Amino acid sequence: MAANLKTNLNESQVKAVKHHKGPLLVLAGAGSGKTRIITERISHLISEHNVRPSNILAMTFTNKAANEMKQRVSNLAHDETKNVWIGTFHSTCLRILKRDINKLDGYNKDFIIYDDGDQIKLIKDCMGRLNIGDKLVSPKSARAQIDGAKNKGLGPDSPELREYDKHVQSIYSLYEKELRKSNALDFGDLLHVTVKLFEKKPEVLENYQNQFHYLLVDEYQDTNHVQYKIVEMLSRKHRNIFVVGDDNQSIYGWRGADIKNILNFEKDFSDAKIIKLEQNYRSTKNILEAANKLITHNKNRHKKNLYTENDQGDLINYYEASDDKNEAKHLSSKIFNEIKKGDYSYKDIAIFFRTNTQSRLLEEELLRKSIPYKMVGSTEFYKRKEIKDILAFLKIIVNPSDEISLKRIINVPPRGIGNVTINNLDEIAKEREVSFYEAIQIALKEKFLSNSVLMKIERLNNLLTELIEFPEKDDIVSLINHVLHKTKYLDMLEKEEERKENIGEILNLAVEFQKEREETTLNDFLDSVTLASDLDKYSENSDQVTLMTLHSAKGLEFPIVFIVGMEENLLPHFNSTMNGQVEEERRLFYVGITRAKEKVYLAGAARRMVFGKQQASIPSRFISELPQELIRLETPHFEENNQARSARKYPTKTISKPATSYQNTGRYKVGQKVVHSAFGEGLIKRVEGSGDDAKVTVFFPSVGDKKIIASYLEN
DNA sequence: CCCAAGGGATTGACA
DNA sequence: ATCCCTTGGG
Ligand SMILES: Nc1ncnc2c1ncn2[C@@H]1O[C@H](COP(=O)(O)OP(=O)(O)OP(=O)(O)O)[C@@H](O)[C@H]1O
Repeated sequence: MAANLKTNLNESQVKAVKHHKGPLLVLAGAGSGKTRIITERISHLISEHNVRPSNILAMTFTNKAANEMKQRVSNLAHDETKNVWIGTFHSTCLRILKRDINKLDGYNKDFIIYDDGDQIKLIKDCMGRLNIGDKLVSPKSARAQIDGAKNKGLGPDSPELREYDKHVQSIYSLYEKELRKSNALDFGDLLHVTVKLFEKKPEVLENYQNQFHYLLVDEYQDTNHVQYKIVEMLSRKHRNIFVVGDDNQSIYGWRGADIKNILNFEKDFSDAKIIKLEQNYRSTKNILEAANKLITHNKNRHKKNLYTENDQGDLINYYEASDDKNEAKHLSSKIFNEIKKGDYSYKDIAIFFRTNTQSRLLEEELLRKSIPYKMVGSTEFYKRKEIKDILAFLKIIVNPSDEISLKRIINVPPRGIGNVTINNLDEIAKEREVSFYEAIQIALKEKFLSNSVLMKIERLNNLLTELIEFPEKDDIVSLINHVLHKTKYLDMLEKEEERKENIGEILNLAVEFQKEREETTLNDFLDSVTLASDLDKYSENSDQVTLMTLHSAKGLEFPIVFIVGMEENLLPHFNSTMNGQVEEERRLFYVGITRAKEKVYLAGAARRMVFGKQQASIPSRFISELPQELIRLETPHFEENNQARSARKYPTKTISKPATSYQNTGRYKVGQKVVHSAFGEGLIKRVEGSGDDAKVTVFFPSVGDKKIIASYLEN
């Protein structure tokens, strides 16, 4: 079977698949078969070179792509493929750490993973303790800088850190200490600590070097420094490092991805071979031509040929709706038409958007029209309060030192413990240098605090003990039921049916999780939940429309692709229009278009709800960068009450300035460039009032956001 | 010392 | 529209 498929590969593809030893880079455009080569090569190594599956490690970025790769490999090759290590960088590192982190001082393999929400909470805690107000450093910015440091392999004590803001330095220090105390790792740690482990314990590294004779990395253009480091270290011994990528599809700059990794591959791995692929097998001529034209607008780019022998295909459809609701309506009616014609089913259709919030309206519309859909790659579900609460209880059961989780549920359901008590307990913890959980025990034993407070704490402590001592913790379903029962959580929800359904959903997930594996541990369940690695698996083969962000769309393909929100300040996103990040936005759009095999529908809205307010918007500059003769512009049949639309044209190249009319408040508009004598050039984010007295919030690259009286601005 | 209500800020993407 | 934090009443 595998041989059969291989005959379909073109010459260069065969060369790549048959490549046996030494470093190799496949640098090629969208849809040229890079991912296919990875899977074929894995199968080839196993069947032709008798490589043991467990000697192969393949890594990608998103869960969806990793699951897809697993699927494709197991379709190609024999039963053993289960033992090939295929996963995201994060899940691979997690697996390594679960095995070996104990060898590193100060770490323990029962650690739990903090997601971004937990991270922010902890950072706020630390800032409170350090008396750093959130006007000095915003918690989000602190997090971004800490993540950035970890991505570069810098710990809180690294000398390079002196470059950082001194507040951020001290936050990082304390944050790190608190993570250790809670026996928790954040996402960045999964990678960063793995490198640390490899550096400090060469014997561990050697172990894995011996295991992984062959390394394959998909989407290599999006590796950041730590990820590069991991790849480089693991491949040092056998040097069989096989990476594929496309610099035009680099979309993770904000996560520290460094395009130089792929461009310097030849330098980093001496005697590396490079193979280029130029034929696209995925898309129609029109789609490919549109994408090719679009990407020429990026200055920073390596020229690539990409052609296809596929049919000419349809034009690119573009629809300008009067507002976001009508955009959604348009989309559902197009979906309806495509299905009605009978050539496609729901699973052939995908809808992409730039920001997660856009999905809500789309979902409502699809629900209304009874179009089956699934959200992919969204962690929204796990961010819900009721879910986080239940998970917090579970995390405490695994790991009572988990301070963030404990503080989360300390008064859930309400038991009369508030901030003051929490602060008092914090004090005890600090003085005795113990965990927050132990501070509770101490307070009880030594009768600190007032009697009424002690009684409440005691009740909490008894509850926790009952949970922790539950005999069958690894039977996750019973454990969750036990938690629900003991905490009376559902009573608290009363009539909140949606929340109750969500609790039912987490129980379902636990059931599925257990059904799928012979042995389960609570901790594995929690990890899988935090990494969201299982989230999309269960609905994989059902006939549903797929909804996802442009970022999660990378590496996938669909016969029909919808991209919505084609507006300035949304795509390209507002925050990107400052510092040369527009090219990354363009690549993001490029990724979106090139997912399509046969049809592309683009849509945008003239008005859209932002922050609960209607805002006007103009079409994305990217629309005007497509070959206009390939666009079929569709306008609304029946016009609603919209003055905005009639006056609008989509921009041509002569209107190349960034969008200005986002929100109209006299002289100053959101999105407008302004100059301040002290802070330099900036971009207006918000306007309150009008005229020279208006207060405007301006983002300056030099100092961040500032609120300023408008008359102090020159424009 | 807790809690509900109200005001202000906020929403970029992934693991 | 929603989250989060502050505030004043209980
Ligand atoms: N030689 C070939 N003949 C026919 N179809 C092919 C050939 N090679 C690849 N394909 C098909 O082309 C499509 C794109 O392949 P694949 O997903 O591997 O591309 P890719 O280079 O990884 O794309 P991207 O970088 O855009 O994610 C797939 O449907 C694949 O099966």
